[in-house]
Amino acid sequence: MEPVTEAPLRRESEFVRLLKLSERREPSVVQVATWVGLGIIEGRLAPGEDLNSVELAHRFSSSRTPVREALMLLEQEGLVEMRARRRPRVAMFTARRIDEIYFVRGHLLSLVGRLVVQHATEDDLAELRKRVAEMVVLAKNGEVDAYFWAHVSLQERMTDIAGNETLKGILDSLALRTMILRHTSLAQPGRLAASVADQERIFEAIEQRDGDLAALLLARATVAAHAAVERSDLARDQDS
Amino acid sequence: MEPVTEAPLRRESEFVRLLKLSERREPSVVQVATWVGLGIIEGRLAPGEDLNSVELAHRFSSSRTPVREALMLLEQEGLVEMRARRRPRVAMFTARRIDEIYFVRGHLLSLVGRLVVQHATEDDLAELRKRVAEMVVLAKNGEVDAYFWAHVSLQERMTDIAGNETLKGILDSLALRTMILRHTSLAQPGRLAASVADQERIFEAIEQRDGDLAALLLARATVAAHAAVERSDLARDQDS
DNA sequence: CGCTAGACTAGTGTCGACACTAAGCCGAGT
DNA sequence: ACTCGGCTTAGTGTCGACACTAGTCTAGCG
Repeated sequence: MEPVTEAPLRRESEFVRLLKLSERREPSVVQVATWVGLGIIEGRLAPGEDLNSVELAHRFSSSRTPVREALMLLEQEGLVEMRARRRPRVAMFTARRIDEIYFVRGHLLSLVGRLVVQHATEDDLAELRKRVAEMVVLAKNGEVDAYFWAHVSLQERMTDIAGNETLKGILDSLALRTMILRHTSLAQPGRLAASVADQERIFEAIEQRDGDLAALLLARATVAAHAAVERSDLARDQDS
Repeated sequence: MEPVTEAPLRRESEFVRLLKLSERREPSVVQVATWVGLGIIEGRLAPGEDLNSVELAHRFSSSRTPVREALMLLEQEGLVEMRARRRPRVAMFTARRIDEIYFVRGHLLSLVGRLVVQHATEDDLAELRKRVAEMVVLAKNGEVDAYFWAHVSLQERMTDIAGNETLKGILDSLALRTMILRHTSLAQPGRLAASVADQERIFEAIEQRDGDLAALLLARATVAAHAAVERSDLARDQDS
């Protein structure tokens, strides 16, 4: 059905990592969860849309059991809403919920900044430098999609360096929730340039081992991302 | 089988709230998840113990489907470990993981403290005062179990007042992970008195609308709880 | 006597069928 | 014409059966 190119593979592997279903689940469950989850993030599946489990089962020529399991996973990550005996739906984000997520995310990213400054080795710094440099190129070329996933990957790497698995898990979960929003907000004029400038400044602070500054910049960058999301249409449309 | 008294009902309803399965799930799933989850928290089910799904299904005279679903819910909360094609087990907590959880929890509780100071109405304060007073009595009488659940309930109420559903969800999840530890650490001599003293001081700070102090005290109380856990046997036993 | 390889068993993941319910539909009554 | 109530049906939650696999036990070999 869909052409299998390089980019989708990158997206998929990143998504699978975020959902932490790499090791644990059966292939069929992973397949369904990835298709539905990426569909939601990329807007192919609209918020509030029904997710008919028999239809999904048919699409992946499996039974409803693994489909159900996949939907439950996505529900835990806040991408799907399931109520007993009712049809599962793609989650709707209220403006209030979005505010909440960014608020918590900002504070936790600050924490990550401090931890990264404490724990990063020289090799870690070199890798981060390389990644930021790549993102600069992507931003200059206006490759929104590639930049988006590079950004996701960068934050994953930073949480790794921070060395707190629990913290990483929470941020991954919040990241999934915000992805649907970030994806569109990055497309705003000037947003890409502003984002990459933030990333460069954050990296510099980390490089100079200035934990307070890194924390501050990360919090500010989160605020900026939040503002961009609020400006985008998506937040308004679903505010109900 | 088990005598249905007042106390178990309190525990169960609190646990159901924390797992957020009140509205969403079928009764059978809720029943299994509650029994297994509380079993883990109370130590009836030991860490590392196998959770045979057919046996559980038989025990609740249901099929394996709802049991599986319940176990998946508990897995998401970190109480159960499931690996593909392997038997589900009661989760094992490493010392490192415990450190991580308390680290994040401390920071987020600080955040809650600040938010509570900002948002609490006079009625909210009155209710908190009442709850703390009740906890003082329970602590004096050495009723560890009742105190424990009152504490859980108090923090639930505070996160409600803080008014950030996302933050509350994260803290609930962390609370579930730490419950198995807190439950035993509270039984240490002097720990109950220390804990209730912390709660009183925290409430006073909130009452005086001193957000910084409330945040500081909450962070400190978390550190104290963490230290108590480290002193308890459980943390050592599972350090592998 | 210890070790490896191969059968066995216990237990998982999946499937298709079934009962039951929520929500849409149609018709009757006001 | 509009509302309310029963009927229909699409779709969920559950079940028991089945295929397959991980872990175990045994027997043969070194």
